[in-house]
Amino acid sequence: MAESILDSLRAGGKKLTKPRKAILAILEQSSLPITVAEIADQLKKARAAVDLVTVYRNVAMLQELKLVNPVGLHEGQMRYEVCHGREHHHHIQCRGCGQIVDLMLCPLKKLTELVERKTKFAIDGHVLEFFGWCPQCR
Amino acid sequence: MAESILDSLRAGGKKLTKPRKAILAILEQSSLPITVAEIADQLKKARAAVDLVTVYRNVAMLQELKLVNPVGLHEGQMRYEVCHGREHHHHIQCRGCGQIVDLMLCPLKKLTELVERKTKFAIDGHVLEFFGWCPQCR
DNA sequence: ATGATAAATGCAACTCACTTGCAACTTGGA
DNA sequence: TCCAAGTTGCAAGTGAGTTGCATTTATCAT
Ligand SMILES: [Mn+2]
Ligand SMILES: [Mn+2]
Ligand SMILES: [Zn+2]
Ligand SMILES: [Zn+2]
Repeated sequence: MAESILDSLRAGGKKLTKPRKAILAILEQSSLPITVAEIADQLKKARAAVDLVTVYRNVAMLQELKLVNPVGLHEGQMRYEVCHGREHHHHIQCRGCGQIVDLMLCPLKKLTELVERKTKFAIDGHVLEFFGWCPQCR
Repeated sequence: MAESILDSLRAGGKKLTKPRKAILAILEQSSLPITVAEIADQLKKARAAVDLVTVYRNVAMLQELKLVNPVGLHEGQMRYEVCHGREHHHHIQCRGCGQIVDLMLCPLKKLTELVERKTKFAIDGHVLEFFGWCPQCR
C-alpha cells in the first residue's frame, strides 16, 4: 500500500504542527490547483487563520518532498496541487472566466524519449497547459 | 509574400520610434526567448539605452499584435520571442545551467482536437516546455 | 516646411507575489 | 519534564511588472 503524505512528512523529519495540518487538509480537499492566497483565505474562513508566509513555506517544503506540484498558468501567481497518490495529468484554463479543468491524460512519454535522444538532456519534467474559451465564455 | 513586422505595426497604427525599432531589432536578432531585462541590457551595451518601462510596454504591445510570444519557464520573469514568420515550436531548459534549446516540433495538433471534443473549450493556445539536465550539468 | 495631434517615452511611485531575518513558540523524543 | 530542532508570525526586503503624468516625438494634413 502507498505511503501517506503524513508518513512522507515524518520520514522527512518534519513536524506535524497545527498550521501545517490545516494547510495540508485544504490542499488534499482541493481537486484543482489553488494559490497560496486561496489557501490562506480558506484557512481564515475555517477560523484557523495561518500567516501567508507560513503557507508559502509549507508549499515550498511540500514541493521539495515532491508531494505537491506547481502549476504555472501565467496568472502572476503560482497554483499548487497534491500530486502524491494522484495521476500525472495536465490542465486547460478558460481565458474568459479563468476556470480550470483537469485533463487526465499525458501524451508525452514517447515524445520525451525522442527529445532526450535529440538533445541529450536527461528530462525530468515538463509543463503542458492548454488555454482557450469555455462554452459559457465563447 | 509575408507582411513584415514593421508593416504589422503600421497596420496597427503604431509609430516607429527609435526606442521601438531598437527593441524590435534585438528581439529579431535573438534566436531564443529573452527577458525584458536582457533586452534593456543589450540596448545599454549598444549605447541605445531605453527605459525598462518602455521595453515592458513594447513587449506587451507586440504580444497584443501577436508578433511575439511569452515563454514562461518558471524563473520568476517571463521571456519573449518573435513568433511572426517563425515556426511554432517548444523549448527545453536545463535545471542546472538554465540553458534553453529550441525544439522545432509540436505534437499537439491531434491532442488539441481531442481535448476540444472532450471539454467543449475552443482552444487557442498551449504551453509545452521540458525541463531536465543538459549533458554538461548531468 | 509647419504645426496640430495622437502616440510614445522616461521618471518616480506604486502594486503584488514572494522571500528573508529574527525572536518567540511548538513539537516530539530523550 | 526538559531540550533541541523545527516552525511560526511579524516586519522588512526583493524583484518583476504596472500606473500616473509631464515631456518628447512621429506622423500627417495643411
Ligand atoms: Mn489537476
Ligand atoms: Mn524558441
Ligand atoms: Zn470561461
Ligand atoms: Zn545545463
